[in-house]
Amino acid sequence: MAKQVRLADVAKHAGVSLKTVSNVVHEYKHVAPEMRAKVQASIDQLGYRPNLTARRLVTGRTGMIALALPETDHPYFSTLADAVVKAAEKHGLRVLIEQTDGKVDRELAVLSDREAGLVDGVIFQPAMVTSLEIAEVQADTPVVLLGEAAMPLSIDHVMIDNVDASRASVEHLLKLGCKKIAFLGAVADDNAGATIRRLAGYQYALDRAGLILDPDLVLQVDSFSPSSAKKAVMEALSEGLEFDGLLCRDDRFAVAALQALREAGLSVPDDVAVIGWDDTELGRYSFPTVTTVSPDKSGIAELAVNMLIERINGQTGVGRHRLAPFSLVVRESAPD
Amino acid sequence: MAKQVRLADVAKHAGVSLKTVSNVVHEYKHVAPEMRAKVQASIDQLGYRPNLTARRLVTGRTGMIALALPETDHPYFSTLADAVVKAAEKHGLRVLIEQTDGKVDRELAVLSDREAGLVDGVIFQPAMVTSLEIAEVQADTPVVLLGEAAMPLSIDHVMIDNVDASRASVEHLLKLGCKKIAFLGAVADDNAGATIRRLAGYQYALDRAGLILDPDLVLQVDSFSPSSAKKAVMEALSEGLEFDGLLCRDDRFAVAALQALREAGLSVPDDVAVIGWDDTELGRYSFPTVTTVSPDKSGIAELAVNMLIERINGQTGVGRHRLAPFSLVVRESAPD
DNA sequence: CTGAAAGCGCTAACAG
DNA sequence: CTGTTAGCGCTTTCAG
Repeated sequence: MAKQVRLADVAKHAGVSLKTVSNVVHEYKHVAPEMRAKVQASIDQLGYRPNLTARRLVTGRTGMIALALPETDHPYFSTLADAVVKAAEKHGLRVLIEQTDGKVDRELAVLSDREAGLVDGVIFQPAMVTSLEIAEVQADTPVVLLGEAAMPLSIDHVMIDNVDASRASVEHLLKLGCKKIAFLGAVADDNAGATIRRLAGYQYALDRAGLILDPDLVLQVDSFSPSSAKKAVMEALSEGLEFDGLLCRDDRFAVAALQALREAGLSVPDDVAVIGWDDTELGRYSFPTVTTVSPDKSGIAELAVNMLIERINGQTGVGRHRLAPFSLVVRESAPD
Repeated sequence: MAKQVRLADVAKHAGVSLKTVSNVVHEYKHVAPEMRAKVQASIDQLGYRPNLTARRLVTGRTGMIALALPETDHPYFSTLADAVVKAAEKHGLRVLIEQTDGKVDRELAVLSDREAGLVDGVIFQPAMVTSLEIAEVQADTPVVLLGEAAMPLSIDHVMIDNVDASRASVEHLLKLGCKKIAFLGAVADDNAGATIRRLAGYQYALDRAGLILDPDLVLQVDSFSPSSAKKAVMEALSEGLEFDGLLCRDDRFAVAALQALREAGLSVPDDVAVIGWDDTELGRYSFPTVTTVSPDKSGIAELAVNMLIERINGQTGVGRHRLAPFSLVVRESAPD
């Protein structure tokens, strides 16, 4: 590494004090224009770049926030990450993206900030950790939680109304004339609560329509991977399970289901209407294209970033709970 | 922020010197076991966490590298990012992901490190910037380049052999019996050179088979978005262009093409065989599933991270140029 | 094997 | 409006 140009070097070169250079760098108002020009010339000439690390040490602020996600290589999470980066950028904040791989210990590590001073705050979407575990860890870094878990009341939290989204989806299927609507799927070890809330809305809509929930229609899936979902659908079909509507917990499950149904000789939407979740690119170029619950990802990101910034700025008090909007994007797999 | 526990606090609590605590934290060999135990007890009791910023200031190392990509919300780049994060993790390095949005000025900003000391090095996949512009900016942060651009000889670089991958794809189509193979597509303002190399391989394979390249078969596309690609295919089809094979510059273009062909009443692979690029999830759940060029993303990531670490550790000399392997994943859209 | 002292480069009081 | 001074928390010589 070439020897770094320091503030002091610029000051000496320009023949002024450190503070004056600092004022120029920070674009403070009260600097004589000619002084400013002289200092700027020295800065350019020497190629001075402020050392962020040093600045951080003294200000205590890093200008970075962390975004902890179960999986970054995932169509929903990568879109969400993009939205968070853009929202943070508006406030001059950089985002350090961390992947927890849906492992409890890595999720816990995010909260118990093993290393201090890396980031000013954390936006965290848990997958495995329970609200109890979250509440037990008291980090001194501000945290905003994302997603559907039953969150501890003490921490800020942003989500969409999953129960209502699920209800709207089921009602859409009902309106299409579906009589037997299955749910794909309940994932083993999913503690994030998404499934529970989505199932609640599913049950609620069924109830309202005077239908009873048949537990067999709630398909169990081994993991969050599309291949597990495909396997679950194929097994259900080969066991003779019948359904004419299928609500999927995400788009990956939906496209995997499409593939399973096709291989079984079933037509979508004629034999089975399918609805996905997340509104990812996967469902825009599948065949048929997928009707899907579309969470307002930018809305979620902005709410989360704003709440986090308020906390970083010292806001105290109990956790706030915000709902971001969603819509149902209607495509071929479950048309109007 | 709660008052931080410092090294000095631990030292006082344990009744030893700063250096001793530091030795324990760093797990140096030569510390008496009982001393180590005593200090560790104090660390745990006080909840001490080393302040990374302070450490950085003195060591000059940040333990972070940046990964600059045109677009993070993209199936290929998000998989690649994941691979880089995992490769970096093995060396105790964290990754700060930056999105350039394919804008020249943002790409240049990555190279001219406006802020010093944030990261120890940068892995950069350019999209718009030319090799000339890259060569002109002399950053003092080590850089490794990714992707297909005609890279400056002075900088380390990792890519797959695009010419050969393209050749292999075309030969696969030829073996299937395709007579008129189109290429989707040439994107306006694409300076990264991917298109040129892929076209070169396309032409080479055609030549070898004794076919001549018909310029009309190289479809022009307005942007990298799938919708542009779909539009290009639809227009070509409506203008009466005929082809029985289609090599696409990425999987997004491939699934968009699938949709366009289907809407035009053409069957894949019977009427047109389609090959994509990148081996993303998009092509695994499309209908039909997509035959695709699969770059070894982990291989690329590991090569890049290793080369970057060598540079960070002071290695000098001209740019090294490494090729990562690829394979052709055969699926339904262009079967064996 | 342990302790004291000297900064890393920057910012923020506080004088001038 | 500009200059001086004292640290931020840590690592690292260099003596003991």
